[in-house]
Amino acid sequence: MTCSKSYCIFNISLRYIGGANLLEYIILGILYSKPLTGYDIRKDIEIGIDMFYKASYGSLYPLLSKLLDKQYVCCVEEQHGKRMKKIYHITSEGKNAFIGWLEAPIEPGSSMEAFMARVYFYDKLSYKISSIRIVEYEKHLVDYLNDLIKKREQFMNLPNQEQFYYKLSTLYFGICKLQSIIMWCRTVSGRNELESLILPMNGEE
Amino acid sequence: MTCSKSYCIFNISLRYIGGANLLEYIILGILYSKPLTGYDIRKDIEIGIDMFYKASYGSLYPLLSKLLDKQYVCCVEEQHGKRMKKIYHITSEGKNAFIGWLEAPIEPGSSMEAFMARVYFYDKLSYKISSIRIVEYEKHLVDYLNDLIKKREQFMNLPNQEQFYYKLSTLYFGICKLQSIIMWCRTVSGRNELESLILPMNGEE
DNA sequence: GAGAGCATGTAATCAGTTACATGATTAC
DNA sequence: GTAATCATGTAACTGATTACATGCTCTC
Repeated sequence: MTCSKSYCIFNISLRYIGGANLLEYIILGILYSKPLTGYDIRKDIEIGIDMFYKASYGSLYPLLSKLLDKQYVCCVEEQHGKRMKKIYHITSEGKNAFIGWLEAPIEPGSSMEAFMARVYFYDKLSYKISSIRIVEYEKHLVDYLNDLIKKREQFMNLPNQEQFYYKLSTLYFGICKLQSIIMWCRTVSGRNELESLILPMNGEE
Repeated sequence: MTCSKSYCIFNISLRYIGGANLLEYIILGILYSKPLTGYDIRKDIEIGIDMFYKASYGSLYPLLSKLLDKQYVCCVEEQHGKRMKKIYHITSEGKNAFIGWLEAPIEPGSSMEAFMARVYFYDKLSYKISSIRIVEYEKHLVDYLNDLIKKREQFMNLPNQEQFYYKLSTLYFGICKLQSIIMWCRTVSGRNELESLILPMNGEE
């Protein structure tokens, strides 16, 4: 019991030091290009990375306060008629924190969505580092793909496959998705023509 | 204020009626095949659908209690040496609830992971309904893909594309992923050979 | 006898959504 | 004038993780 309490304190301090979540960096990344209101930050997120990250006001505004506390952003209040707008600006500390995060290797366990949220800002990085990071991530994906392929082989040795067609199909889903993302990594890490990624498909219009 | 309170009550009652989350159905689906302990349910989830659903004991055990309350499962305690095992069995009410969920159309806004968690259990459904549900889901994906393709066209009209190569690449990521999943849907809804989904790739061994 | 894995759970915390609450501005 | 959108937030709740807490059983 005494032990658990001290562990707990240790955790809190760890979180306090390292503690910043994905959305914090996304906010910093968006403010890096231009100062915006909370409302506009949300719109930018919606337009740009809605596909792999959703931000509601309920999570956005409290995080803006947190970033103010950390002095990663500062806030300038502007009068627009009767309405007051709070324009958030990134500080130099905020820029450093953001670039530090952006340059860092991707944590092995992170999701494709977290990876893509980072890639979204890679135009702010050198080609060299961006490519290294994407190639690193590709390696994770290839390892994962090989695991799934092994798993599939185990499945294929079983009898009565028609009885678990759909179970097996979800495994193929994973393989499909991984393969297409690996192709994406190979194209993007070499900064090749993106158009080549598009498959010829009928029926999408 | 008075209004908000009544809304709140309304919400609670709504949730009470409809309230079951994905993991509850996954547990029911797993118990549908065989009775298991909480520990073994987790292992089954890990082996089968870890790819798109993670379940920790912290979420699993409280849900098992909830399912007991609802009488969707019952629990038989067995003595194994000095250790007591709690074997959970699905009840007929539980089976009905599970099949009802499994047969239902997929909610338009649901993620691919939620969709796949359902497909994982489609072997318990007729071929006809399974196919209809997958084709329905494919339509959502095609709509979404068309939105992204439109977005890409807007992007392509902008000058200085090399300045936002990575921003654009995340859009291509979405397109790639959607295309591969649409292919998957077309194969699986027709119950075609899954092997055809695998792309010829070098470097995965 | 030590360590991996079996087995069951709770408490604290976290990250995020939804509903609530308010009111100004713009376009029709 | 009214509906959509701009704009800022808070409170309650949800769904889930992680750490804590405990102790058995099997394998080496």
